[in-house]
Amino acid sequence: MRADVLKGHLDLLLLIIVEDGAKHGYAVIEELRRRTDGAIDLPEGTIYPALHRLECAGLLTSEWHEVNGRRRRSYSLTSGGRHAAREKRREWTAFASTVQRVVGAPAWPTMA
Amino acid sequence: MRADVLKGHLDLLLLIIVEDGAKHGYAVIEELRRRTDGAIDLPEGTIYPALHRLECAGLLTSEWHEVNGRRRRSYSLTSGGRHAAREKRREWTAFASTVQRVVGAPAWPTMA
DNA sequence: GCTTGACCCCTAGGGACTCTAGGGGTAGCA
DNA sequence: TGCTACCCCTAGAGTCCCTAGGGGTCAAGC
Repeated sequence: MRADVLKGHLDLLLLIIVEDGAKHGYAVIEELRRRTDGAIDLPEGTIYPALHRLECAGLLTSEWHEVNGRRRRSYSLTSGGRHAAREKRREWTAFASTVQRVVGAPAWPTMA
Repeated sequence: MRADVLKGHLDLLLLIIVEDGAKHGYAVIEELRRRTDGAIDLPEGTIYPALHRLECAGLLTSEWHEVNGRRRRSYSLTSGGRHAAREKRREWTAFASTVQRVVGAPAWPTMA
């Protein structure tokens, strides 16, 4: 899946992933890939700037750690980030059901 | 709903709307507003360039009509457009269920 | 010892898309 | 006459993501 289609929804995804526990950028990519069976496989050049953006916006904080001689920047949610995650989840639900209404597919995708 | 969040999905919406019968730009806006109870209310500056883009891409064709002294550019699907509509519908379904999986909301929003 | 691949961080530049903010016009009604 | 609904359009800006590079460490294989 091309991430173009994610436009405007990447923040939601990142907040959700980090909501489940602090993660560094590379781990976020892996977790996204894992949870979607590879359907969402974002390049680093997408993730890192996005994380920086969310930190600038005050939704994430970061801490540098040293693990096995490798430096990692670990991100976690701020309280504002927690709030934003809830808010964006709501927005997503509204958005998806609205589009679904227009598309008019029979009920919701029975993805078994 | 801000259309920012629509990024990448506007084409789907337009194709779907026109799929139900030829429409001019203004009518597309109204139909989108009607079908979503005002949730999707796009400015003309979004719709017209998008329709032109889809026409350039060969997915729509247009014809000028004169109705009550007002000129209208009426758009309808080409065969490529019909195919694209089906394709984009599929893409949307895949996208939405994938994001839904990450978001992990309880089942699908029971919008009755 | 060297290479390769996994792990880990980053930025610059470009392209695609939508919005804002204007431009134009006709018809009908107060 | 002025306002509103109807109807079309473009330029410029902003946002977001991608491509394509740049760093670096560590472990395993040759």
